[in-house]
Amino acid sequence: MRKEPSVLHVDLDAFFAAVEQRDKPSLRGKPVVVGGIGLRGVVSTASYEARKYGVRSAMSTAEARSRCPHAAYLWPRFEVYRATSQAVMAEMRALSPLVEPLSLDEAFIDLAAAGLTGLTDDDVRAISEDLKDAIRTASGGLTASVGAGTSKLIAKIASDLDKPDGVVVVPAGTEAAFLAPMQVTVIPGVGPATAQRLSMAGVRTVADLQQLDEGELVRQVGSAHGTSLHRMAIAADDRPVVSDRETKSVSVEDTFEVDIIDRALLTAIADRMARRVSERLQKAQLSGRTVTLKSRMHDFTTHTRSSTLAGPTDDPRVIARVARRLLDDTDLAGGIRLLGVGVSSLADWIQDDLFTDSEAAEAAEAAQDQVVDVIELPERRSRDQGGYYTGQDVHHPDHGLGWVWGSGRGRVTVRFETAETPPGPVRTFAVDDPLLTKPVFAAAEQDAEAETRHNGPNE
DNA sequence: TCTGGGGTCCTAGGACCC
DNA sequence: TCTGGGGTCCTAGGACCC
Repeated sequence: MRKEPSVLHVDLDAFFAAVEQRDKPSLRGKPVVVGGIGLRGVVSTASYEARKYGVRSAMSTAEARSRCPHAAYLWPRFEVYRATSQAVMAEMRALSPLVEPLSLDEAFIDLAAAGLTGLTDDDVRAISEDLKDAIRTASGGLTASVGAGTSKLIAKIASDLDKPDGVVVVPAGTEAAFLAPMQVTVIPGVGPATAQRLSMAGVRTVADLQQLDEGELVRQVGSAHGTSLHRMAIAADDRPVVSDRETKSVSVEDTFEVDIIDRALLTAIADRMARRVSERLQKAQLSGRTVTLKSRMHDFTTHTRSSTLAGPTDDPRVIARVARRLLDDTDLAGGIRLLGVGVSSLADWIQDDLFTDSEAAEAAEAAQDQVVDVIELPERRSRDQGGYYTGQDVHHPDHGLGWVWGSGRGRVTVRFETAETPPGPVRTFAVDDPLLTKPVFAAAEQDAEAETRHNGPNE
């Protein structure tokens, strides 16, 4: 546990709405609601003027309109928010190299990582005020609220206590007392379902939670959640601020204005979604093995179907093919209000987690950027036939027989099988093929039958 | 007046392997 | 002929967050 409140949580106030008011002076001082403004939309952000009428995030836009008919209702402009967010995050990084963004409008900052030590509470307050000024200047006038504490938990809760435009510093040593009188729902991760279960055990405040036996807690809410809640209740939070979190999945989904039953239409929509997912994967230089189709029925029940390929893909045709097959297994009776396509089990284009052996993984890593020499490839197939080269046998005069494991970016990666070290060594070769300008994957192209087969460890 | 879109993490059961 | 425990992977669903 830290001895100083050196974790900051910064939260931009009513971010989307504030950006709209910044860019459209006529909206300043007036209720603004940003979100889905169609028939089935919900509110993303309400300006403080709109909140006076009871408009809240996640409320249906229909309800918001009835509460505040004279507000301005706007679609979000994510590109603008992203640009503003980047400018704000840059100010934070100027303060400390260790910044963990949670979303476009929120981040943790670790002051200790900036070498700021021996800080008094007043020092932290002054740093926070300076940061708010810098954010206001960099963003064209936006305000932020800052919480500071000895952990993420405390900083996060603190930033919410004096919104908008506030600073709350929780002195070291006062954390448990600070939390005690609050409702359990202030703890991030305690939503309606958990709150309900806790209330059945007589727990409503953090003080109640502090009294509860850990075993009892685990019985009520499960192992992982119970253990972490038990620690959070007494402010024993040592989670580090982490700047680079890996993306775990990429997905696209859409709620329709009216439910759709037409299978051909849904297939066309799934295809388009597969292309959008693929574009975003390629832009992020990612690819993944698991394709998931999400469908929300007319009665709001939600189903997911997924299929895992033998290796990663970012190919829109492969993603679309799998999504279509999953859609074929879906009962459309009654209609569908939402369809989504996602890809998970992500990897870099040459992934090393296919290897169970760390030495082989290192070899693959090294091979990735070290082109050994040129190899003679078999004839290029049509990609629709299962990939240009992947899976085909090749022979190299020095290394013997191998098979093409992946190709792209002017290179192919070949896995050579040897008796003593399965999986065999991986080597990368330069190839002269203008079509290999972007990642293509072995398993991306396998038949449906092979998709769900998985390889357990051999020993 | 019904309930977005982008994610993360957890659980539980079954398959499969040693 | 009957009985296993441990581990990993995959699938489906649910809670939660902004």
